[in-house]
Amino acid sequence: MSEKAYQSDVTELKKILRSHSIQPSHHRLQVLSYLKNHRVHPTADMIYQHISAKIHTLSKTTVYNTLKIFSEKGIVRELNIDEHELRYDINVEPHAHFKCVKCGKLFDVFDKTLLPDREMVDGHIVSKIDVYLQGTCKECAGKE
Amino acid sequence: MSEKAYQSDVTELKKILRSHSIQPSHHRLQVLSYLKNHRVHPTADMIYQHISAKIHTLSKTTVYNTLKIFSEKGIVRELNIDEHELRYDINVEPHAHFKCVKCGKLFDVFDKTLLPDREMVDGHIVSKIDVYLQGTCKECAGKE
DNA sequence: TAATAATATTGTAATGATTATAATATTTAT
DNA sequence: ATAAATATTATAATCATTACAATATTATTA
Repeated sequence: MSEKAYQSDVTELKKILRSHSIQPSHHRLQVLSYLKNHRVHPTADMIYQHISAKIHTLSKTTVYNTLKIFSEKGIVRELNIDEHELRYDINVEPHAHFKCVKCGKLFDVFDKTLLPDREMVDGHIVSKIDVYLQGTCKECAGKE
Repeated sequence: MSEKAYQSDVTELKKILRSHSIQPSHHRLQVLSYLKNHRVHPTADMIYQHISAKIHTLSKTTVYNTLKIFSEKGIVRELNIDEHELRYDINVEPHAHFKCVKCGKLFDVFDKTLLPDREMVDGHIVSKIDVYLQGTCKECAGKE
């Protein structure tokens, strides 16, 4: 995403943050912009690496703080599909995820038949559902 | 589980390990026995704490090694439902899991309508499906 | 059985992601 | 403009897991 494109979005991004009761600081806008424009379900470190190339004083703690706030306020969803890394998804609409064990890419899966729509199971109150699929992605399967 | 009960099961436990091409060492039998008799989806540390009370020379690395082998050979399933802890389930039959955000307990959920039975999504080959539910368990909800 | 090879276990140190903390900088409200 | 609130930083701590090399145990073979 070009700097120009980012600039043109700033007003919109600020609106998003404000509507979630988050003060739109420069860093938070950068993180939000990155998430909006790189739909790869990045890790905190990926976000940090990308933004700190532009903002050399950026602290990784700020990225973590920002992502924690985003998560608490419902702007992002944490994806715990892999033991070794926490990933962030800017799309908080219910959907499943597929991780390729070969290339490591994480895909959105919008097929609704995968997602149970339940408020109750075995008498327990359900507030969150994660459906994580793993296997070999289309592309990697084609290479074999 | 009493020591007697454990003793009486040893032959059976050995059979399980051998049938999965795992040498039935004393430590491995202990870990397997613990998993069989404590269906709480324990962490590696919980297993270590319990067994090391009896076997004072036990190394935590051994517990990790053992769980890795069990996992590779398909005796246990790793549960990644919570960012901060990896849990182990001795029941490898397909089923969902529910974690209570209040008490932290992890429940098996055998309701089959929760589990999609798919070999393919969006052209990707599916080899593993995890369905993780979170919310307030029956018991904790009752207390409120 | 004794010698040898293979495997299992141990203890310690390393890794690496995340969090805690306290100081500083910035922003907002008065 | 000043004070209060909030955001950011740098550093250190945490903690689960893994790497590694040495030792112990078990299985195999002569």
